[in-house]
Amino acid sequence: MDIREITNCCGPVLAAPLDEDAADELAAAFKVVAEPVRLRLLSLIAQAGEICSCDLVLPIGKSQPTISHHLSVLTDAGLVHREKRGKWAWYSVAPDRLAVLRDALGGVPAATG
Amino acid sequence: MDIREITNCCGPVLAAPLDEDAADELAAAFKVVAEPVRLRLLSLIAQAGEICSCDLVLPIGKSQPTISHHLSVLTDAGLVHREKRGKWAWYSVAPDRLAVLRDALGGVPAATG
DNA sequence: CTGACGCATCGACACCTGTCAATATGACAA
DNA sequence: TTGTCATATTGACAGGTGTCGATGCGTCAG
Repeated sequence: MDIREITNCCGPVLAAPLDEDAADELAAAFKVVAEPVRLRLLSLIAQAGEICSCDLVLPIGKSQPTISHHLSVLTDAGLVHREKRGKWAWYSVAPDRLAVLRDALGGVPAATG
Repeated sequence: MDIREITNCCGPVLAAPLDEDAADELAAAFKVVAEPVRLRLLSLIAQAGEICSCDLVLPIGKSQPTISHHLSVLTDAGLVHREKRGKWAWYSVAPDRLAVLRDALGGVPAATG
């Protein structure tokens, strides 16, 4: 395999020098999805389209503060949207942010439209 | 945004139920790239095509054991190949493994040639 | 206002991991 | 064999983080 094949098909990680600051930023983004509970939360939210926080505690099998913590991490990272309605908090996915991580790994831009 | 748009374009994380074991496995894979030094190593190796370990210590700015440790993590994860030639260890990238992570985030399969 | 409920935050703990100095391992040179 | 060099491994430490019980904050019902 020639290096040219890589630089042709791939994103920032394999094509650009990736200075220290960029590496820190990208690594922080990956840390968010490098956690099994957060991955399962993402999966549950995506499947439901929109789901109440109260319906996430039982399927995951962790305490309510733990779920709340992970949902905050996902929200701060921009991977999910939070909308409070009365007493309940409704969550939905933000696919655009996942695309950023995917592209960093060398993906061709997905046709999300 | 409708859920059908997501399941049409996206991979395991957003489309499948993602049970506990699968989440653990996927999270472990993401942890490997969720580290700035390893991302920079990947970048340096990819740009060089093939590079000696001795040429990685100085650009990263960490100690030799630290670089060796991260290279082992990358190698164990299958993201880079290690080939010993005499006293030196030469590293090259394994793009296929990056594609696995990318697809998990919902990418369309990249045309890798 | 008062109580109940959903959710977020706090404090504390255990575990994991990135880091380096010291050392071991393996290969080449003389 | 002996010495030197490149790399891997070990041991130890510090910082980060996932986890939960307890508590605080808003919201709704009565």
